[in-house]
Amino acid sequence: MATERYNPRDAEPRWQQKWNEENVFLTDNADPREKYYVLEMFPYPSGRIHMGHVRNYAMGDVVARYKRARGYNVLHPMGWDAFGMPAENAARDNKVHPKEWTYKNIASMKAQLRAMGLSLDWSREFATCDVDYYHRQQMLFIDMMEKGLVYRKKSKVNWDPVDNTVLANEQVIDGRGWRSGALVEQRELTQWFFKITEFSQELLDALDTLDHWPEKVRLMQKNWIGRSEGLTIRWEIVPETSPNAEREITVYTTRPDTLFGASFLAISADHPLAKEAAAANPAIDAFCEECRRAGTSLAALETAEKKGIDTGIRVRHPLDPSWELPVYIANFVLMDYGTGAIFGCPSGDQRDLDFARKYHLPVVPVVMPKDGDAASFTIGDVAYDGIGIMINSRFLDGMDTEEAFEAVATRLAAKNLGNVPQAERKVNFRLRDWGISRQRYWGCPIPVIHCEDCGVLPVPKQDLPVKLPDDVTFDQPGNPLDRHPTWRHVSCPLCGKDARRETDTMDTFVDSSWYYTRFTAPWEHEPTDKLAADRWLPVDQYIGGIEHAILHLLYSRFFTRAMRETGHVEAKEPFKGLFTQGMVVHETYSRGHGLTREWVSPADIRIEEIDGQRRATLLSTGEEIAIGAIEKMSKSKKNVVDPDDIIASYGADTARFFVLSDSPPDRDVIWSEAGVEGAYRFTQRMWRLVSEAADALRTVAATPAKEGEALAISQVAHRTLKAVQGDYDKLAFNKAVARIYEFVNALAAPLAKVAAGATDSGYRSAVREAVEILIALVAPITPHLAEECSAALGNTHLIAMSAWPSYDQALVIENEIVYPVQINGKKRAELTIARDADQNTVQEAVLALDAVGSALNGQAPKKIIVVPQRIVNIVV
RNA sequence: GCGGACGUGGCGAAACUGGUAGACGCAAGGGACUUAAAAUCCCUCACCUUCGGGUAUACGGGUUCGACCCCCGUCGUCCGCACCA
Repeated sequence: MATERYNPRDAEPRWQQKWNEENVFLTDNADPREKYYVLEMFPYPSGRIHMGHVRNYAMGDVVARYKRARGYNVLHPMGWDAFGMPAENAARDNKVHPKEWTYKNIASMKAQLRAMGLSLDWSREFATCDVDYYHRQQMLFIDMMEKGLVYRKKSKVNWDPVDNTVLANEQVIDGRGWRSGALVEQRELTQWFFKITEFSQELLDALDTLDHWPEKVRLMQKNWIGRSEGLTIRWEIVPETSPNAEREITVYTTRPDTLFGASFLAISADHPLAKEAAAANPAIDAFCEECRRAGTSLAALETAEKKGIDTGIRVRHPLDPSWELPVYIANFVLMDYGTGAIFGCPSGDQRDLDFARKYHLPVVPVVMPKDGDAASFTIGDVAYDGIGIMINSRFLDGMDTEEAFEAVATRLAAKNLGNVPQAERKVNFRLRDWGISRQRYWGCPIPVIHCEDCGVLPVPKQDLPVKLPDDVTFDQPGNPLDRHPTWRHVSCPLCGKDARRETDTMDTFVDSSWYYTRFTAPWEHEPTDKLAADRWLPVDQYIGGIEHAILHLLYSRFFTRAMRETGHVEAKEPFKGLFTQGMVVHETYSRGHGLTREWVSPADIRIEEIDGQRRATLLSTGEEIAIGAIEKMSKSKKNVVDPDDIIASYGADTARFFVLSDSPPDRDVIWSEAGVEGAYRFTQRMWRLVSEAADALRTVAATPAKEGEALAISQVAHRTLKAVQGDYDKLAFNKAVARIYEFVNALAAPLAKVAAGATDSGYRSAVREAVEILIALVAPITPHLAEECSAALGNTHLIAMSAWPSYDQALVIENEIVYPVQINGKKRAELTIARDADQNTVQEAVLALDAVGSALNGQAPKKIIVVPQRIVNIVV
């Protein structure tokens, strides 16, 4: 029977509508089956989805559909990370309100996502800019305030002079704002902070429990938290050198063992003592100013010269009061790590060494490698920062570094300086508290009120939400909320007097730190329905880009803990499984060179292969176009392929199938027109093979063959089923695709035979069963095609609601094994033998092979290794 | 600088726990069908070869009956952090 080509433009909307009508993807919290929560990182509503989204959501959808078929109660929601600066930029540039801009974008992106045929529960959809959502976020903020997890402090902040806002340390990349690219300045502002450092140790320790996370991400978080063990040591200031009667300087060190190698102390330009010294000495003041400027503007800190200035202050060595050392202000000492002061041991630290050479300070080697010679060991231009044996260190000499660490720690702890132990063991973290204040309009208002008499007060919960005013202007830089004529004026909830509303809004990372919890009960008046949250969390499989490996994931882990302390959830961790998918990349095309180089869109060119050379020409003029590197799709390089265009010309199934094929999902996938064509060919081929045989298959039941010619078909089907199932479990989509190709190739001839009418009903039953399995296997990836094929077979049930088939172990097992036969590790022959043949039988059979006989050439084998069901190796 | 990952045909890749290297797809070449084209179907496709076989998983060693896989060293690519005391 000749059938029409498969037309996704007709079939896909039809099946999407059917799924909607049947409410297939609505999730019931009360459903008693085992839960499975799969979530893809929700998108920012920029206006259009891109191929990265397609890949991300295709992966999540395969998991959701597969788990649903496996009988889980699946939660697969979608929403919008909708606050943020692009909306304000659009407002400024295009005179459109951020709200209008955002909701318009959401509408068009939602239509695009719907066209992909994703199995999402849209009834739980929300945007973080919905008043309903940020209302609950404000409730959470107040709860966290009560638990002491939120606080205000005056702090030096990274100020982005282009976006006019504060940036988190994490949002400063190479000294520039992550969005604007502007050089970041330092300013002192009173800011709101989340106390993420309260959980430093816990966030670090719990990484070990996240065994379904990529090792790489765990390591990145570990380094980011940055735990170190050391000592704080108090150094006595020689009184007559103290600028303002200060008595001591506290330094932090992880290498107290090198204490006898000390030749100076260095403090940060922002250290209180530095400020004292600067007040008394213009040269020092000038130096401190220079440090501050350089610290903010130099991207290439690596190459920055180590510089310092002698403060004139002198300190006594903790282990030898007669030994006085100079105190410098140095540009490489940071105020916000440790104590803002260090002791310099030039022989054991490269920076200290560079510094000492420059200012002619002593360099005394105190640690030498284990096999070194104490008499001849010297330090040249390279410091020795490894472990080893102590030298030139008085009572430490001969100890290893670890023993010396302990000896110094113990001795100084027992020694008092002004009734306080001179040193204390101290664990330090690199992690800083999370500054969340943003001087922007389009974010969640921080729900507090400043009263001159009563101080800083949370907005009473019954007065929530603090809604963003709609009548704002974007024609000037700065925060529109500050300029609003009335919004900031409120009365104090305690005393009733005139008070001022907080005009800062929250960092948008706050919005995305708990949205996965809100999805579990988005209708709830409280931030969570605790029963629902505890039922669904943690997210079983979270999928998104590696770019969120640190910030978003760490903040979410913090929020889970904060919400636990405030009684909103029980979960210990937000995401049980994490998968970081690769990007969609594409070749670049350009004409011209240097400054006149112009990028060309793939849609405007044609690619041919002539004599093995790929060449690109401009469609309109035939001009030759240079083929460039494969890069992440970006508008500036014009190597973008619009998902809409692909869905319009090939259908969603083809797009989904292609982004999941070829490359492993955690690696980049190269988008190519030829590749898409290949994926499209597959959908057509599957449809043609199935539909042509459909008439003949419709009349028989699906039954696997137990014997005869059709047995092989059933065996392939069940073996493929088992394998693909394993691939889906491991998110190995590319391997699943490869096996599906193989399966279709294997079914091509039987289906053709069936279509030609040359088969008996037992054979047809076996083929039908195999086709039903094929449909189930492709359904998570190409769900519309699966429904269409199933309907062609006369089935009336929806594949989207059908159970996963189970394989028959008897059909999976191979009864005969083909052993490769090696002689001295090289394959020389093959042996086909019954699966259950014992070792001796196999050995005898192998030795009886002609090829083995001639290879042995009369010699007796030294050894025969038989690995059951795998291989035979004869050692001669 | 510190930390990590990776390196397999023309290309994307596969290869279980150390057991036949290159499945599957793309590209290419040849053929069939067709007036022709598209579509489809079939065949070939790591390298060398005296057709016996030999050589191949970045390179050099090692362990092993057997190594893409484990160990040591070298080179290269990519990623994260980066003056963190």
